Amino acid sequence: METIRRQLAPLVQGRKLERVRILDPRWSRPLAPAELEDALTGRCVLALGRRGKYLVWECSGEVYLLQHLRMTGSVLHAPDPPPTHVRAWIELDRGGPLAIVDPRRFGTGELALGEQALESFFSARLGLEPLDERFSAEYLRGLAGGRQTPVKAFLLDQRKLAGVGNIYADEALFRARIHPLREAGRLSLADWERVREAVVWALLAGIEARGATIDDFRHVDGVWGSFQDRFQVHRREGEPCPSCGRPIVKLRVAGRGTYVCERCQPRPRAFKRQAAGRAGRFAPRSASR
DNA sequence: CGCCCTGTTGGGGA
DNA sequence: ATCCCCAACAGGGC
Repeated sequence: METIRRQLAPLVQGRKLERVRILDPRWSRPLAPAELEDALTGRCVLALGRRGKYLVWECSGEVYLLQHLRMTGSVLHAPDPPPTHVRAWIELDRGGPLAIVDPRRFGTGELALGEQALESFFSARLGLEPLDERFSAEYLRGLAGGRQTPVKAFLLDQRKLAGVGNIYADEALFRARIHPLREAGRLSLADWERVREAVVWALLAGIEARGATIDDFRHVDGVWGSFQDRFQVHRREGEPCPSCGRPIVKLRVAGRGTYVCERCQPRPRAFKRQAAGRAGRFAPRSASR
């Protein structure tokens, strides 16, 4: 039912975009729906690719549709009956229509005209892919140098590393035994090497759990749950750490729910003091209601 | 039933 | 440079 890239690609590659209908103006911002529809209609889809968390529709004439699913977006092939929350319809020259569905309406479809525009769009937003051969402990340390930002916020910053999301960051830091609040600039090269290894491991574990490939997307029916079960800490508040048994604690870091074993991932000193004393404004919020 | 909180994300303003 | 809030909706706890 739900489509991932591997399933979507054969449906669209080499096909003509017969008609594109945007139902939700928010989806195509900043472009007006009619502008995006006009730019795509009649073009041939040469390839369907992925960069970071973007789905890239490469169309004839160097026109690129850059689609982001955000939290709840998906692409359905010929859904019957038509689902709720359809934000756009894409009709191909053959095969059923594709529905872009997104209950929460965070998803977007942007246009890049020309290869130059494509590259500048991504170079402004995305760093290396974790499976890029240039991805190394030295790369991480170089980017993190001098930064006070928490290491988890650093990992979630798509301009540093492309494609690492909240669950992956928690899992990778747990495996690397690094507390998410540690200052990125204070990690040693050995720390970064463990982080690098753990990020790659989490990525591959997530892919394997879904029976997917690196270029597939999430949101396959029934697969998200089992995928989540493979992870050891995320959303496991109060459950015993699989390594030492201490209950997993929930924090808020970088505005995201963050799960950590504070024995396996020792808290940095500055935060130990803060936590012991009165709750200062730098103290991590647990649940301030 | 209603109120409140949470969340697989990223951007803009403070 | 960094943090906070917001987008809009569904689902769960109380």
